[in-house]
Amino acid sequence: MLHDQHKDIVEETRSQMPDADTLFELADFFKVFGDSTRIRIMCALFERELNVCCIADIVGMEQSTVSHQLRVLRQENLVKVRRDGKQSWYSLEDDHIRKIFEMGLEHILE
Amino acid sequence: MLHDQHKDIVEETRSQMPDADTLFELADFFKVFGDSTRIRIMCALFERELNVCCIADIVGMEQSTVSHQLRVLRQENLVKVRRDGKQSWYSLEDDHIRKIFEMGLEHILE
DNA sequence: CTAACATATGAATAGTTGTTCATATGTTCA
DNA sequence: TGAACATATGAACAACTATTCATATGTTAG
Repeated sequence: MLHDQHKDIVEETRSQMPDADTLFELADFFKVFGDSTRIRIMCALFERELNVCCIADIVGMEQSTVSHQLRVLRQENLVKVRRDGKQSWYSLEDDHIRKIFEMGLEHILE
Repeated sequence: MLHDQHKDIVEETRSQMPDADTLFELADFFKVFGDSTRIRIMCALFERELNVCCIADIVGMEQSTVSHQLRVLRQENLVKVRRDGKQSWYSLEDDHIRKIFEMGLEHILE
């Protein structure tokens, strides 16, 4: 049970938090980083633009698996795609990803 | 099917990636950020140290739900806990969290 | 010691997610 | 046009996860 003396702590904390919708969006965004296949795909794309075949080979998964996951990455605006003939070439959309990656690595390597 | 001309792209990319274990760990780390309840808990803790009751009240969930999620946050070294009498006071463990949060917010607000 | 309270934990369940197979769509070249 | 290839997508399934209820553990005050 919440103590009376803590009610203002709760109120003040609540007032300083971003609104719930933003935090739901944020969780959905980070969810994308929470899968090792997607992490490895992003990591591969740090180096260079790659097509779906190459990515599948690098991460060692089915082409369809990679396509599904690339769709997830596209939906969160993490990658962009360029069509060249039969092939689709994927690359990273922005630099936040790199920084978030680095922060994460720093944390786990401590 | 992987083209011969792409085989060296694949090899070079692979050689520049962190090893698979690290990337699995990284995914597990980010997984923690991928849930809105945990995100809201962390967000609340940005402001100040809080006990379990206060957190439950702020995020509007059962005390046991919050306890379970705090355990997840503890296991990934994202929060620390201090016992004072009957109450457990939680706070954030380090500053990477704040930066990762900010990067994420910047991304979704674009 | 016991009652009352704060937190933690186990088991059960509903909902979500990642992968695969099969197949559709889109593209090139003969 | 049609065969061959690259990618995308839908359906099905297995594995995982978040939440809740019930209860155990730990702590204080009387």
